[in-house]
Amino acid sequence: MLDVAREAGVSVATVSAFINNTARVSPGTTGRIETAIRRVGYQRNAVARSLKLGKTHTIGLTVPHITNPFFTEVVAVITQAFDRAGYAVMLFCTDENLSNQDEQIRLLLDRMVDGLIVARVGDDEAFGNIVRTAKVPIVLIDRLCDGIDLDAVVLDNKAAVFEAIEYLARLGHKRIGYITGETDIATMRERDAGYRAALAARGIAFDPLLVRRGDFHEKDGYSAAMQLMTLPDRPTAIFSANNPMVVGAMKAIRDLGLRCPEDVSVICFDDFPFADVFQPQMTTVRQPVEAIGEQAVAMLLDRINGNAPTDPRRLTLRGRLMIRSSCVAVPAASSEPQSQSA
Amino acid sequence: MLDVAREAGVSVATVSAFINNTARVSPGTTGRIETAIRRVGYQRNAVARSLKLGKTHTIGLTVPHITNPFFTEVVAVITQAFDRAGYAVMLFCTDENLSNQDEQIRLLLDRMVDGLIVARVGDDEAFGNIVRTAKVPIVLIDRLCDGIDLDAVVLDNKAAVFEAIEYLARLGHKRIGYITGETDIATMRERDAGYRAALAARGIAFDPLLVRRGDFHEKDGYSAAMQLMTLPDRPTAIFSANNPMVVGAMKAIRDLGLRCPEDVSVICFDDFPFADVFQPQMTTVRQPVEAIGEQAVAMLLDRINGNAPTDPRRLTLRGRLMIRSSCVAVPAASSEPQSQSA
DNA sequence: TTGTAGGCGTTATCAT
DNA sequence: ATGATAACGCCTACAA
Repeated sequence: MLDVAREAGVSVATVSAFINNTARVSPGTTGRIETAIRRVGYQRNAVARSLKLGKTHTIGLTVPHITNPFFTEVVAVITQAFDRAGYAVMLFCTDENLSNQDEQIRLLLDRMVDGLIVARVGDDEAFGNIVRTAKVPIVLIDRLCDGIDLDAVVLDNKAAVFEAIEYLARLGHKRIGYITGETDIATMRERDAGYRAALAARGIAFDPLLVRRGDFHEKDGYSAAMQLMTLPDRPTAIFSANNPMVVGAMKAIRDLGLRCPEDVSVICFDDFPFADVFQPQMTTVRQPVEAIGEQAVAMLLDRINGNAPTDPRRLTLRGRLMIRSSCVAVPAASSEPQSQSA
Repeated sequence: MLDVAREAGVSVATVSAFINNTARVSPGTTGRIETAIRRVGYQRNAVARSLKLGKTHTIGLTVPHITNPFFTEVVAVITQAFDRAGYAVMLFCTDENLSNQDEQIRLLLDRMVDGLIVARVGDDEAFGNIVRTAKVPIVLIDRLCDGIDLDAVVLDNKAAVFEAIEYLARLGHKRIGYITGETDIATMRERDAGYRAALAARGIAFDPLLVRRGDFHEKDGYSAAMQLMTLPDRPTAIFSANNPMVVGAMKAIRDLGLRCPEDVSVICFDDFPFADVFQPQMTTVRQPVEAIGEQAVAMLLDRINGNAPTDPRRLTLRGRLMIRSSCVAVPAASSEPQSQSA
């Protein structure tokens, strides 16, 4: 910019005023500055600008796994929304790892991001401390944080799972396998509650043998389904609390020589682009990904611009059961224990 | 940091020296500084640091669509690799839009990223100009740039498509529909060449009616397949040059009351997590996404650290045909023109 | 309308 | 081993 000023024969202040048009500059100088900028090949330095202004126009985003289609879509929506708003987003994948997350958030804060959107993992207090000392707004998505009250947009997980299990029960299923994550994640506890509530509402006894907890990865779903489907009294339906795990579950079912939906009905949490393309067409619980992303961005932008109430806002959205062909009514016979029919 | 210095009763220079241990500081001061840091709640300011050092430890990444599973996985690999290397990554989706891309790259350059990885879109000269004036290293992935010689890691697209079409021809297919992108993208031109070469190698006449160009989105694949499958002499096989378009194609096939692979064999470019989970299990051309991501990161890091030869390096990786169940041999009858059998 | 100068938080040079 | 001080490139009073 100094070069530009010299080249144009004016002062840096004038150049700055022109660039940010923060003050009127005469047509003559305007022209000289414009050509000077071109000649010098001037490029603004956002870093110096940020240092001075205390604003980076950058936000940080951390998600557990970007390859999980739910997060893929949310990330897509969020990056695009921020792009439109003139913000850049720094993306990190925590990989469900607590220390990764803490370190990444620290990094983001060091870089003076103007705000943070985090789909947090685990339940440690380090996160709480970070949040408390952070001077920038944070909005949580997908997973709440027990101790701390922050802006958040989440799903009514209990209701969503309730509806799915209810649907299965209506189809006559009484032994419903449930593949889920560890209970240190609030979202999972809510889904668990939905499962149990639906069972209770239908008068089906809760059988701890039917719930398997994994770490959200495909392999966890695989081994969970393996165990479930080799139980003496195996389930006639399986619900998976996330998408990667259902991939594993489907593979296990296939490897066991079983078929879906003939031998076992399957529902999973989170819709995905291929769900209605292949056979079976997977029945899923669809989260309103666009709304989640858009609302989270809007909330954060409101905070950044000081347009938000001081109290944290929590938005709870509803999921939607996308009924397709991966679930069928259980035949009268197979609703009986397998051991009897063998 | 000034606060820390005051609190510890030392100078900022000493604090800085301690933090970056760029000089020996006595045990006594060390202790005082440490407690001061804690008491003050000091957090380093990476922006000021970047301004001074001329390095942001941040890189920019732009891809056409993050929801395309190929890019999802590449982005995942790249963000993780950079994370391990201590870099943050700013992610942008160009949405196949030239002006988006140019603007985003400009933004990234303003922010003084240390390097850029771009899966570029289109073929405009604005990009060339940006590249020429950029003072930071750039590595291209997936799509080359005609005019300019840059570090790049790409696929041998021609060979990959050749192998796929060859496979179809071996199965007896003579009318092979080809759904692809516009020819302004080098990658697509290479894939086209592979298609034509395979046809030629098998003595199959090229029929322009069988190639449909879209804009990479699902809807383009849908209408392309719709047109293809309602041709008087419709194809017995379809190859889709990307993944979102094959989703559309499969939906069109379904909506036409046709089945895959019984009525039409299908192959698509880019593997995806669900490919071998549902029916039909999709035969795909798998790109080595991990290698692409890792190598691109390594190349960029090499440049950043000055460990690279001055000549641009180009890495060309091989694709792999993942043969599953979406393609079958064409029955003798249906290899004849449909009009005759009707 | 335009110029001067101070400071944003760091790091680096040179003294001490 | 530690301190004073000058940049890094920009913005903004304030002055002219």
